[in-house]
Amino acid sequence: MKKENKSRFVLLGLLLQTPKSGYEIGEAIKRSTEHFWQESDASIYPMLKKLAKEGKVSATLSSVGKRKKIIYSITPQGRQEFYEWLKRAPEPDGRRYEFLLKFFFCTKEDHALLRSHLERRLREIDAALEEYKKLEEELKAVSSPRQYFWLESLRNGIAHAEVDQAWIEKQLGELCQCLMQ
Amino acid sequence: MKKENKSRFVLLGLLLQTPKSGYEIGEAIKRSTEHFWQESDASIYPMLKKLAKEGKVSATLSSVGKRKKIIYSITPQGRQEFYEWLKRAPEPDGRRYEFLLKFFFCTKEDHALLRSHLERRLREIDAALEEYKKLEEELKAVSSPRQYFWLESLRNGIAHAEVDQAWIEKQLGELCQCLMQ
DNA sequence: TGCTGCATGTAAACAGTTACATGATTAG
DNA sequence: CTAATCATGTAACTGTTTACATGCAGCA
Repeated sequence: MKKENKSRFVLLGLLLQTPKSGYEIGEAIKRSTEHFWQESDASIYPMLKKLAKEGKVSATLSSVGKRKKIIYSITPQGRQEFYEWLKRAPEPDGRRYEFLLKFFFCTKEDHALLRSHLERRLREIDAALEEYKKLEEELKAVSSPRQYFWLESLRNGIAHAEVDQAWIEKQLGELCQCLMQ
Repeated sequence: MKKENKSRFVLLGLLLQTPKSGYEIGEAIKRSTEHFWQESDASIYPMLKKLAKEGKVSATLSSVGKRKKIIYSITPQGRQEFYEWLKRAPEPDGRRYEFLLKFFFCTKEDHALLRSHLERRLREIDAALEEYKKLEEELKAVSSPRQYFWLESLRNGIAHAEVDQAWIEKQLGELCQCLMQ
């Protein structure tokens, strides 16, 4: 079976409730799915055009002052395609986690290197967690039938980040032990 | 900055200790890095050829009986490139987790669908965890200066899987509550 | 004037997967 | 004898990213 392009489903999904421009979709992704699904500009705009050509979304030009936006709305055909995807069993997706790969290839001799990688990563995770917690507070105030699902998928990301945080702290602890020996 | 092909580093890393054939590398990946880094045959063989052309690995023909293998060994230049990579700060890598994406787009009305997705995923995770635990026992018996790092990266994978397990069980619990209301 | 954010896109390059193709060996 | 596993690869296709290109709006 050929690999299908899944970017379309994020776009369709984000258009389910309110029409949006490409830029707004990009912003929405950053605020909501970024921790488990990313899209870049260079995927979003061409995909929206493609979806429009297929009749899955419709485009309307909106101009606020001299500023122009293309607002996309999902069509019934778009909804149908989206729900067909939603019903299908999600495929297990592999992850490629360069940080762990480096860790995997280290030995005790690399401990200076290891420490710096671990510490950097810990700071990144701490920063991400702070963002997530802020987002969580914001989301708690949102009223939508989807609010529960937004919150819980965010909490899944938080839980994963916390696992890494604890794991790294454990590794840093081990590293200290080694130095004292 | 251009995106670099990172497949090479897994191959070089796996050749650090013992020379291997492409097939053996594939097997090693399945037994060790599969949960945080995957490679397919169609990446491994061409990449080994490329590395050989660059002088990062050297190829020797080995025939056990009538069976032929190409055994690759890492060269000093290969080691150098590997350690330069190891020293560089790992880039944060995005993940694309279709399962969560579907969850994110669900509403309470989709609960039948949701239940089947959640239950299927739970079974997949349970199966993966069983594999991981088996691997963990095997690894405990291995004696290598790298054993610690192998074990701990596996445990990172186990911890992540357990987070998803708990998260899904929680969602399934919530789903039951909804049905009773 | 220049910077940041809004807004949309294209071209080129590369990454990565799927499907296909081949053939030997070994265990049942 | 046949299925599974060992073993190596290629071709075609798609996905994805990076870098580039453009221009308006608002503010300091």
